[in-house]
Amino acid sequence: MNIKQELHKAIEESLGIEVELTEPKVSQLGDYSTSIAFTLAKQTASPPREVAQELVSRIKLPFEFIDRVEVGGAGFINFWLNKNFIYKSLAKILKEGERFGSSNLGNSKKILVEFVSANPTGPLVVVSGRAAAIGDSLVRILNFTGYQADSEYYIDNCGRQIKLLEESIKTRYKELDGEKAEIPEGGYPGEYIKEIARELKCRGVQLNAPTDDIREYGVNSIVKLHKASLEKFGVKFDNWVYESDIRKSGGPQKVIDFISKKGLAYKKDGALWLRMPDGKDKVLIKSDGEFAYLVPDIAYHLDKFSRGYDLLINLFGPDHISHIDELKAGLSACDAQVDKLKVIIVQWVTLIKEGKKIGMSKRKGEFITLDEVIDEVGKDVSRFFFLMRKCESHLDFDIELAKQESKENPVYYVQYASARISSILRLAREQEMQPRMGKDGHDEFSLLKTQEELLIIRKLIHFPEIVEHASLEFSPHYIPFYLLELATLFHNFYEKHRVISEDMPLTQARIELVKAVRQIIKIALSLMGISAPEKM
RNA sequence: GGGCUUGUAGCUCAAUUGGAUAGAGCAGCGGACUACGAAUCCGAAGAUUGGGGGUUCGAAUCCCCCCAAGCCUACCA
Repeated sequence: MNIKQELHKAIEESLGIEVELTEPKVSQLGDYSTSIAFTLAKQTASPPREVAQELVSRIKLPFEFIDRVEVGGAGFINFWLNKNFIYKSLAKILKEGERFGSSNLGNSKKILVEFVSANPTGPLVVVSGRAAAIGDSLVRILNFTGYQADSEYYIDNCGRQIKLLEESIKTRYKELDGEKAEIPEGGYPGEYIKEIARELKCRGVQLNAPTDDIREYGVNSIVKLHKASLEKFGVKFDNWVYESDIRKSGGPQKVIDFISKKGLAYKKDGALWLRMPDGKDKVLIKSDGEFAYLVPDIAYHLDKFSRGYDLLINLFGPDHISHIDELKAGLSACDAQVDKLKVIIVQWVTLIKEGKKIGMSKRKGEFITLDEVIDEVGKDVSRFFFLMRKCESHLDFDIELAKQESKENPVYYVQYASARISSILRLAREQEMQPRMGKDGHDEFSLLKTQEELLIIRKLIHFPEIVEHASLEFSPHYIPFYLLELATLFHNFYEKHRVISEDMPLTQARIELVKAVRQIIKIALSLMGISAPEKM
């Protein structure tokens, strides 16, 4: 249990009502705050400030960590952490090391996060990078907060776009043989297809080879590209699932049987339809006898559930928004627990080059790949950039600006703080100023009494709550914002005070303080999949 | 036409889910390196939260009506 939770419990126990606890925006207003008095004031029709005063007199505080309670503003109740407790916390933070901020919030619940899942028809583009950064960070955060989270990538290697891929490859192959050929309508003209055709030819695969051979080779080549890009981006997937395997398992047919038996499907125009709650019925089996995309997808999600996950999280692009309802309707027709499927929409990335928005069409061969972004702006910068935005906001990515700003980039601001601390610690080692703290250490920490130092420690104490919040909301973006605030406090402190000075006890206390800062920067960055360099 | 999402400082984005004076970073302006890294710091400026109404102690956040952008609206996946 973290401090916020303990305080929360103490307040609720002494008042016997539910209260919400928040962290005020300004640190002058205390460490925690509640607006419960307003709600009660309304019920009893009395002035909020009076209600707040009355509540304050009734709250039995855990005095080991709360120092001061005051009524502020129109009726807010503000709590301040006890100084002695602040020092004790610093010792605790140092002691917990890399585990600080982790928790058992998830209670070992199993979560599967599926993301990217790009069609194997071309290289990963920028949007996939955004999804990859968010999904990967989410998995890290969930695992850090006591869930058992796995990442999964679904490879859609069946269907029309794979036929088009095959035909596109064949076209390029024919060109190699000096024949004239044209990329089919809706096919893929990109350079990478030529490469695949060349490899096939080198391997002696003939054009009249079994169609599956060419398809499989094409898909595998592109999946290999995806894996390489993701690895370069620091993203690792636990599972790679192929649609063809889902089909082979017979899942889709079972879905059809089940839905038909329940009477939720009907035949019309030679096709089999699923009844939708809104009347906009969807095709399950096309009139040519093939499954529509929806069916194997339902089977795939049933497969996920069958693997024992308590929650499925899907990161979808906005082009899949309408698919959510179909999928959920299909799953509930199969008696699956739809409420255990959470879909997060990761909005588009609009690329801007030379002040103009550019399209992201794979068909026109006009797109910027994830690899290009990583090469041009770097892995850490682009990850930080993607993670700073909440998923549902449309993101403008100006590639020139990203390059230009890279020296002044927020990620460097944070990494610089960590490098600066490493540098200080290096110097301290050279001067042999190793800290010799007492058992608990907090006696010496009481030397840290400037405003800057206290603000830092208070910020550190809040870290577990930030992580928890990010975890509960499935929103990694709280982490980079916290980091920026922490780095600001550190740089601020650094400009005003010296860590290494003539005053040995103070020096030692401050060394421990900056160590704690570096440690938390490192943890937070690792939750984002970003490095914390000792030198830059 | 209908549905989903978005609209916050010149630009790119936050705002602990209905709370206090709406916060950062870039860009621009004015300052600070003769002690631990100036990739830094300090200061000033920049907002009618797209517009209008409503709900209430209290709204960027909830409801209604407009305006604008993106996506969906397939027997494609």
